[in-house]
Amino acid sequence: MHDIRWIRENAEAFDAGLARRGLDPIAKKVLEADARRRATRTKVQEAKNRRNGLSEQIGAARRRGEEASALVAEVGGLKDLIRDSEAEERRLDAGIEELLSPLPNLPADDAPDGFDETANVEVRRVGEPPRFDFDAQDHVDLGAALGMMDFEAAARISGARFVVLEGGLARLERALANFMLDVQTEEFGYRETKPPSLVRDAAAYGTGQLPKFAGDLFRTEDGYWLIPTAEVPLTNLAGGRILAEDDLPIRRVACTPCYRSEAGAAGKDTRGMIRQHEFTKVELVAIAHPDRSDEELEYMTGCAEAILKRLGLAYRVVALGCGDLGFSARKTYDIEVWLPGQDAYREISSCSNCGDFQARRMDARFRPGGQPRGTRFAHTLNGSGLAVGRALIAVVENYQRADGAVVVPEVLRPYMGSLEVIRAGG
RNA sequence: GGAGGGGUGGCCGAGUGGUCGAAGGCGCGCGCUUGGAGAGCGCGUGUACGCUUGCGUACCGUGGGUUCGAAUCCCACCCCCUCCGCCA
Repeated sequence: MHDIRWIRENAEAFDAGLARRGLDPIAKKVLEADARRRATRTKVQEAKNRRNGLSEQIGAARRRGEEASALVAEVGGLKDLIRDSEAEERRLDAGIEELLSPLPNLPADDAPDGFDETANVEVRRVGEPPRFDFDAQDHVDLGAALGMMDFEAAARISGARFVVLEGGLARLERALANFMLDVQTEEFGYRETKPPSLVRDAAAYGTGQLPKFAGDLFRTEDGYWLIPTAEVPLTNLAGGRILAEDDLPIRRVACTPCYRSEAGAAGKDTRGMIRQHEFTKVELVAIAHPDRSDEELEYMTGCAEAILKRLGLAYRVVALGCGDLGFSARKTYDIEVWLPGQDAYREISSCSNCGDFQARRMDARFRPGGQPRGTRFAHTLNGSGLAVGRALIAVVENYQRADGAVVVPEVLRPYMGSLEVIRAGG
């Protein structure tokens, strides 16, 4: 949600920010509605001021045992005015909410200009893609040959865009999740958190999924939303609260299932488990001081990269162009891992600084220390650390052998009962 | 699913029609005290908005209603808790 006062004072910058996202200017419309609302508010307040004064006189007169019917008649004339003006004020409030709530966050100054993927800027490239002296297969063929990845079985019980993992690959997924959680909690200061996977409207609104992206989510019959990412519950844990400045940053990590109804709607990535309705993700969230959220984004991105480094996977970090930014983000780094099966770098993590955009929506504030009054909105950040399903793909494809077996990366072996190679029949 | 109880400021908790933006406590800030800390004492401490630099308005879960006037009375809704039932 945008700060109406900021728009008032920075109308041109506001429209310029929207333009960088490829959106039409709207400040003029917003400010006109805002002016009408303020005029109405003033009218209401003046009427109430008169009413309150008269009511006080009535009370005083009655306590003295005096007649007050003249005063009562006078204040009675204000009732309609107040009721109608208040209704008008609420209508204008709703109108402004309707204008502002679908608007995405403004890009950070240092987010690259441009409207599509070609605008993305590669920040760094780490590690070398493996070279195979045989024809490398993708994870679908490898998984099928191992007898551990079954899309047909999943389709029978759930339909398209689901997968059944079995045996060594099922265990590999669990090992990856546990490895990621342990690194983030033990080395980087994230507090392990196990949030609900179903949330209410207010939470989905707080992180920006609602009202605009309801169609991307699954919803239960009794009105819960299935989380598309643990960002939703983790970030909302700070909602409606006033935190202590000394407690910032608050860093949390969670491994949850993620549910996306939109996955595959565009017909992209129809093969394999790149894009699924349900997948596992280890998510990082930070509630940060506004003055330090930029450095927190760098820190968080480094925490996600650490996982790839230790898994020995080649990757690159890309700063997203304005047009590619998510709804709530002001700056985003995507981390793309090398997938031999696709002969390409593919997104495995996305780390974003949302500034105070989500904090306003969910009312996440902190009280600056050393002063008894006043609050400020916190900044919120989130990043995958990492998408577990895609990490599994990456391991399978990068660690494949000519015989179709998959070598278990060393850091995962303690999580796999010291298993060194995943073979068919295992 | 059945029955009951309850939502008040950063937190706890009083308050049944005007003197309530709201007692008291905790916490927090400043000061006194101390070698220092603590205790103790004193003072101060909600948020948002509007017009204007001092006022005004709103907010006691949300929205309606009654009334000259609502935290307080009425209605609807949301949420939380307890007990019973069911259940991983």
